[in-house]
Amino acid sequence: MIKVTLPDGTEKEYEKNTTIGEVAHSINGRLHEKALAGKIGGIPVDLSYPIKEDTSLLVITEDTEEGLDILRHSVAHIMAQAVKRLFPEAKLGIGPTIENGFYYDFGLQHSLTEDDIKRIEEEMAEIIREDIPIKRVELSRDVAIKKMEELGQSFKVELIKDIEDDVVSFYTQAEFIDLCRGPHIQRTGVVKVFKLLNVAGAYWRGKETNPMLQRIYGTAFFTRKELDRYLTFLEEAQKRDHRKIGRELDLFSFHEEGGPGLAFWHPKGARMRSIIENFWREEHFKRGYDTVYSPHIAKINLWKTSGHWNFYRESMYSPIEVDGQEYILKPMNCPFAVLMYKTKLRSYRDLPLRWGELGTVYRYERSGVLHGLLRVRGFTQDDAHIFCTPGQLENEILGVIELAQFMLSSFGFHEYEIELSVRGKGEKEKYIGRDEVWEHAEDALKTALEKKGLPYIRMEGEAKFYGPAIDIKVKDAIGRGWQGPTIQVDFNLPERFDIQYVGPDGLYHQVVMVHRTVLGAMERFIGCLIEHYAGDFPLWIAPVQMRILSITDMHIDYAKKLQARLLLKNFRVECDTGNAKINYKIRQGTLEKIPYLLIVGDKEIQSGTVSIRSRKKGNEGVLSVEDFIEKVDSEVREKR
RNA sequence: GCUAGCGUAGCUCAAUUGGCGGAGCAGCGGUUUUGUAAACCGCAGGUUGUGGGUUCGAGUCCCACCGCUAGCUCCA
Repeated sequence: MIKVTLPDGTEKEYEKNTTIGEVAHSINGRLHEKALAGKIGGIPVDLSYPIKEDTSLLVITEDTEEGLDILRHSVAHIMAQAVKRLFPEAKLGIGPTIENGFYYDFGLQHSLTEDDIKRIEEEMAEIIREDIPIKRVELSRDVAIKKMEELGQSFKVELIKDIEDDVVSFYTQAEFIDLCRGPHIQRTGVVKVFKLLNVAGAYWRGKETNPMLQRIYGTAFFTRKELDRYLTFLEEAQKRDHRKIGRELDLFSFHEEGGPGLAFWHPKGARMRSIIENFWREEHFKRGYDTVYSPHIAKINLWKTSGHWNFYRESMYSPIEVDGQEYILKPMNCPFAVLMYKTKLRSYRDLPLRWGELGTVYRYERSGVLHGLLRVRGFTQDDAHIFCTPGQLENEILGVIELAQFMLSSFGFHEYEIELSVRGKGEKEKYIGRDEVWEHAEDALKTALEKKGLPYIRMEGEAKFYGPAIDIKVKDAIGRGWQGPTIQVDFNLPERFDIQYVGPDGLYHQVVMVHRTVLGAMERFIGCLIEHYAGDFPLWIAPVQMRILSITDMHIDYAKKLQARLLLKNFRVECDTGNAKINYKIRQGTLEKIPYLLIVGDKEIQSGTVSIRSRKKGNEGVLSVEDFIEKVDSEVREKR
């Protein structure tokens, strides 16, 4: 007999080799019905796993993340089986689960079409109908390699060769076999709802030099309702697409004639941007920052000294020749800040210096990665460079974290994930600087995060070439993640440019530099903001805050006077005095997502009021002009 | 950059199989003077992304380039 300890602490005795499925059944029927797999001593295994010794057991059920993951993984296998049935020559790559679904990569000459995807879905449905048992098979490495070679599965051979264990596991379902750690559902018939979403190319093992495979993305859920909810989410995301809203609200455009990745800000977009920039400046001044401006180009030698020419060249625009000198469009602002720092001898009493800069940089991004405002070639970073002593470093990082949090919450972002991006192992050639310098920088970032009690994930190989960073990923209104603030400690640039301060001891010391953004870049941030609010901006950001709608030509004069009065109060207010019915004007204003529509006719003129229709609540009735001003004033102040 | 797909009026979309490029909205001109999500009539709008080719004939087929989209890789 063996002893099994359940999560609630109860212990039960079973015959040796009792399976997890049998244990679940013995506990109760419902658990058995919902059981998909188990965890023995924390390691996930199949329901058919025979328990051999005393252990702890957790039964993984349908209504858990882990359960969903197992289901999706099995659906990925079913998809691969379907693909093999329709295209026997297909070579299998990898087929993992991802957030919201799964994918599987296939090496296949024929390029998959929409029709193929439909056929694959049908075949998957057939496999599910066949209710095929899914079985685990363990083979020795050598046998496994031989078997995959026989089947012509060269990618699998490569994978097995990288596995260090002597025994590797496979899962079979009828004629199909696949290398897999497991666990899986017991029968294909367990799958209820799934959907294939799209096909795209993907390099084998993510390396550009490897052959490109075809990746099919799909998703699966336990109920139709959950799938529908997910599909609705995808539609919602599409409705929020900032490229679409940006055009509809006349915020910005891109031009084939201008060049890819170069944004043109229309008056309304520019207005929004300047509101955000002004707010940004004010908040920085309050926190002891100054602002600076620097040129857009500089001689190539500056970029050689800074290290960009060696480590960042593939992202830089080619040199421009002027008077026999080569100039580079700046991809970063930092060397300019350094030059300004060097204009005089700095004392420790001057530090820290916090220099903010809304600096426009140009980076050569590969054509395939450009995406609306979110990924462009010319963009304005809300940059700042902090020059401080090593002793001040931690405090400065803390200050930046707090500023970043304040900024994000001001724009309605309340959830985020923090990453500590450090050097990758074994690729030192990608990074500048000595090991101890890197370690020192990493320590400073780590300590600051720990002092703030902020949880973070360590990301190997995600650091910039000049130093480690804290990267903050914000979550928007519908739960999607976006690259937000970043804080980078840099001991290298100070060393390369030899920038110093005079300490209390009268000696020269090397200054420490922090690069940081709290929004990221104006382009990306506003793109993100559009999707976050779906274009329904809070009053303080809305490019047009209110529009006055006259009922007939008789009311134009009052409307114009009202507009002038509101303009004097610094509101962004338009007038619609066109020859159209009020319903039409309301519809227009609503579609343009204007927060307040002010309707004026005979009644309002007589009483000196406005009739208010808000985007949030609809018809709000009539207010005196004074009360309306008070109302919107407080709304702006409170950033509601 | 790579794989796949797409490119018709400002926007959204039509155009048998290769056979005279249309509509709605927006715009402009009129009529109408209107009370909380679309009044009516008319006008104008295009070398079908660009350049080649095949064909009696190309929006449609082929090639190259430009741009866009979904991913891969990369990133603020």
